[in-house]
Amino acid sequence: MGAVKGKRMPRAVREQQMMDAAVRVFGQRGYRAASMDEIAELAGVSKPLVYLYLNSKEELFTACIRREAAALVDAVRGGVTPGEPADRQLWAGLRAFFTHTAERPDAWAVLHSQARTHGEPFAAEIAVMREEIVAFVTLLIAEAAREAHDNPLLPEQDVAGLAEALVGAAEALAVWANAASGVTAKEAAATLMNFAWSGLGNLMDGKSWSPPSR
Amino acid sequence: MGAVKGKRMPRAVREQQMMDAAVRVFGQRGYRAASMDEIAELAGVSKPLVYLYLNSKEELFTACIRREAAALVDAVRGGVTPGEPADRQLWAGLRAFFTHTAERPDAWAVLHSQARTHGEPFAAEIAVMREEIVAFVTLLIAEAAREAHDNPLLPEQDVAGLAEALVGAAEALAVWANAASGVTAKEAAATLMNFAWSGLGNLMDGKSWSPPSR
Amino acid sequence: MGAVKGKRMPRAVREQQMMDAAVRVFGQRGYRAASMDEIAELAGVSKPLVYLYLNSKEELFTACIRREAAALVDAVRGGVTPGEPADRQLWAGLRAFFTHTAERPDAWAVLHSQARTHGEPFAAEIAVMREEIVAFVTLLIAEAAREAHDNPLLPEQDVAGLAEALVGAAEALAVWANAASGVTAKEAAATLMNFAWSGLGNLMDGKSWSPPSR
Amino acid sequence: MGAVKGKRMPRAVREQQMMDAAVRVFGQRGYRAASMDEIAELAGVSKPLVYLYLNSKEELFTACIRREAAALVDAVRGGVTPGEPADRQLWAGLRAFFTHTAERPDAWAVLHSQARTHGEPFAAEIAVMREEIVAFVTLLIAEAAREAHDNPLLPEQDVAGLAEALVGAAEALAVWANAASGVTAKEAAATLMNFAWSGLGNLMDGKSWSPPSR
DNA sequence: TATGAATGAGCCTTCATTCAT
DNA sequence: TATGAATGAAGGCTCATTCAT
Repeated sequence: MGAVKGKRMPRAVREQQMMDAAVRVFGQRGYRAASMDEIAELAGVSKPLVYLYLNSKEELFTACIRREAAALVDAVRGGVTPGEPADRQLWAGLRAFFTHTAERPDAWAVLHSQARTHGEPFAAEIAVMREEIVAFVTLLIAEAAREAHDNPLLPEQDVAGLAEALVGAAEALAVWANAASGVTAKEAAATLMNFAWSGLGNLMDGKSWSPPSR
Repeated sequence: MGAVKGKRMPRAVREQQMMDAAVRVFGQRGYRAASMDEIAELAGVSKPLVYLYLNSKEELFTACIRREAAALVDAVRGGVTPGEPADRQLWAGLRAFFTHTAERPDAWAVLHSQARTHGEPFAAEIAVMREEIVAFVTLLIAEAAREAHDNPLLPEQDVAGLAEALVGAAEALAVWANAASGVTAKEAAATLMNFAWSGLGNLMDGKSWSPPSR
Repeated sequence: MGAVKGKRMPRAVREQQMMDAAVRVFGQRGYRAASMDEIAELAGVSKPLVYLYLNSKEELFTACIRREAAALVDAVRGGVTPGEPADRQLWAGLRAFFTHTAERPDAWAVLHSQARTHGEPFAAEIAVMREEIVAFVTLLIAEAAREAHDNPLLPEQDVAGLAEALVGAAEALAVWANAASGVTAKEAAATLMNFAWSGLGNLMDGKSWSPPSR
Repeated sequence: MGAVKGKRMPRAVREQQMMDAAVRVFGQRGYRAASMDEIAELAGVSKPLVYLYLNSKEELFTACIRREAAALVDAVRGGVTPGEPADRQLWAGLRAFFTHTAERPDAWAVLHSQARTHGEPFAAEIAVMREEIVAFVTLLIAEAAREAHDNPLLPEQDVAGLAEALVGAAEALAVWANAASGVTAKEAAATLMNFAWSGLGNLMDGKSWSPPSR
């Protein structure tokens, strides 16, 4: 997959090849354990060329994060049809999410595992993407509330927590599905929809769970 | 906190000091970026002593993982009163979990972020702990089903997915609460209980969400 | 001797420079006491380059052993004219041997002293070279026996011991000549020829020394 | 063999135990690769005690060399009956030598291999012992010359070389016999006597080998 | 556009050696 | 007599990064 190793290709193409290699190595070895040597070799390029195009390990990693974050967000957005009922939108988004992460496990490892565990420059990139997704989910929850009732019953702070929990659960399921093969993207999405939507439905009807008095 | 840095302490004490330092450095820097020099210095000890007692960076990391995994599991188990209704057990367990992770953020980083992203020797350790917790949650869900009805309605495979999602959501909320200070352990637990329990309740009543036909 | 220290030389050249330095340091300090730092410095190169080309201390040492063993065997073989009478061949071989060891004392130290005292990976290399030489000498002794009589009088096992003793004596004399300067290669060779050849001659005439009955 | 590990033994005994252990470890691992830790453990003693008695690794090694050198010289001297004919003395000395080196391979490795390859402090010790033995052999050769003729025919310098060669051959045979088990001390001694004595006898009769004119 | 040659810096690990009891 | 606790110093090895072509 990808262009042949041959020489003299336009910069844009070479850069993609390098980032493909980098995502693979970063995803499998981790940021620190990945070596520029291995990345260059896997890209079929000499090391100085990697530096010429991507400047440094840090920038290369950042570039990978950005590219894969954008790809993931695009996949999710692309799977959703705006205007549909909120539950169908969520369902479609989750399916797109699980499908994408299953298709690109190294990219998912980079985004979910590596970028978040290696300090500020990278964690911030992920935070941006995650906030985008959380915001999207928050919107859907709010819209669902609007669909069910005239006025949303849920205070904003609660919605934020719920969205966070939903996204977290989705992430965990993506890891789980990737590891324990046997669970398809569709099944994972269904499990989560069942879990979340029914619960949310109850919440929006005002049937919230109350902690014991003591 | 902890004994004075002074010299000549019994081995067992020194080992704990070293592991305290190691958890902090591993948690903040990550496994690869952490240097034995920094750990030794933070422990108030020379590097050779660290090697004398803990043998290698890898073994030191493993020792940290094991100690903190045991501490976390103990905290959760200790917070739960067996025999109580399943929802109260879950509530108590979640509160203990969020309290513990908030009190020891570096330990939580080690367990959740670092150990899982640095290859087999360590990921396996975490898998063991995680399975223990997932099994516990699975039991609670099954018990809840039993409490609500005479026969559990949920097939085993589904329960596994639900437990996985619940644990994943809890982990994500722990990170979220740790980062965005302002959310207490109690609030996080309440959010998750609301989210999960209501949804689960619906499921057990057979009101599951169904994907659109196409 | 050797190319200028200057920078940017082709790999093959640099490798030889490094091995020159390594032979010197290994020969003078011993395998364990030699430091890669010193070798690199003596070679006029940074340490990483040594590792880039020679991989490890062990492989570097092995490479030195192989190069110098080949050089020594070549020198001895090159000094001998096949087809000549056995005694002249032995004489020529010994002269070449003593000349070579005197010219390259560090190489001789590596082969004779260091490689044999530092465990299996290296001792095996030397064993190969030594067997080659012992075999050569064994052939000469057998040929001498054939020249002197129609049938060789010496049983094979004895010849092996004799060759071993002759080679051992030569090795000791090489060390002795290297240390107590004042003995030339020619003198050493003459001493040994006198010592050995006369004895061998007698043996082949059947005049062997017999141990006392008790 | 040797006293039980038990505590509180007189210094002299402990010292011997330590040196026993040291000879074994030095002989098998080499001077540099041997660790004081391993020696102390093998001696059944704590490391500080080794330092209390033997002061340093260097002094410990030197003490081992001296003890084993004395033991070897004593063994050879003890095997020889002064006043007997020179050939019987040499024969007896060689048998004692090969027997001793076969019985104590680690000690022989220390003397022959390790001490001579690790720099001045140690090589000097060996030189002393070796000179003693070479001198003894030199005497025997001279005496043999006296027995055979009224006046020695051999110039001193030649005798020195011959003795050196003889000792060197003996050393090589000792290594050979130790490695290739199957050769007894008696056989090794006989091989060497045959080889050497006949040659020496010829030499003393004036029948020396002459190098070709060119 | 592309690369062979080269290095400063740092890290894991080990070892001989000593202190305090 | 004997040892548990502790360290300064150094060595092997790797890595991100650059120079010169």
